[in-house]
Amino acid sequence: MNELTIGAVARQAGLRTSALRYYESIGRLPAPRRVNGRRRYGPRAVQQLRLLQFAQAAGFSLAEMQTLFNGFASGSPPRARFKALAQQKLTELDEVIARAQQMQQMLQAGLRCGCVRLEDCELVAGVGAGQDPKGF
Amino acid sequence: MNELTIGAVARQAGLRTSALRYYESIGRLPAPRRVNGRRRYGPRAVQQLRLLQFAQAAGFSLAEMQTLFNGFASGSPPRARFKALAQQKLTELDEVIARAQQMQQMLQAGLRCGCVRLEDCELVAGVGAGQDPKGF
DNA sequence: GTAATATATCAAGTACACTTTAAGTCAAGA
DNA sequence: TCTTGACTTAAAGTGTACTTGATATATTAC
Repeated sequence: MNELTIGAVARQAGLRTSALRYYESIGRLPAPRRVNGRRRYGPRAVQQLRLLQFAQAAGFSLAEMQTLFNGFASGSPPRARFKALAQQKLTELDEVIARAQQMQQMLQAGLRCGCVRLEDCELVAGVGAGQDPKGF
Repeated sequence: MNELTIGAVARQAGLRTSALRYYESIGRLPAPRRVNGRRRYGPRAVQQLRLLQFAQAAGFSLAEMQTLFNGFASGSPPRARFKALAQQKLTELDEVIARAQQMQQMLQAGLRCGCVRLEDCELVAGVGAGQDPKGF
């Protein structure tokens, strides 16, 4: 039988069992069937957890993932909300990438120029050039 | 006189005054001079706050910023620690960028294919292909 | 002068994402 | 059978990054 205990799933996903129970409690992981009260997962669970971890690493909160993949629930998800969030996130990810690249340039400048303080670098000095707060 | 109250600085940086006091309390913003107990900032403070916000948006914790720009303190910073963190962060930022781009592809696929659940997309299905947890 | 606004300190509260603890249950091996 | 290890729940605890509330004082506006 291809059914996994919570421990086995957690190991495969690189998580603690407590994390799986937490995800289940907030509805981000479907409740698996039970055998004598113990959770038994299908192999799909590992996949779902990997997607969850991936999305998390890409900057999505657990709350956003509800909209993003409907908490893995079956039935019709709010497609309109998904679209809106996806569009918004695409833009956010553009910003994330831009900032990450800019920060890399800063760090490289800091490593090269040997400045005592990062804020003394010319590159760094340009950071807040615009008067727009949040508009990097 | 080019001296700003905490409220003025906060406005210019797009922050609450409470955030400035918090940053000061944890040593991430230098304590400005006081006039009758009230903080008076030089224009440099806004610049420092912008760098702080930028670094934060790029994924640095306030703790890491201590190493990153020595909490804006004068004197010799731990250059070796700065270098180590910078190198590590450069790598992390590579990963951040890669994940962000992969997530963008996923979202675009989700928008295109009209799948009911993001996990049903072929692109998404490939996410956890490797058995290496954390190794996206 | 008086009222409203801004600032001050300090302690406590909030949100997110979990982990830990306590107390008990279940299954497998010696 | 006994012990060990994995599992169960519920509640409380953790770390990060702030915000809020209470109370007091200072500055600004009228």
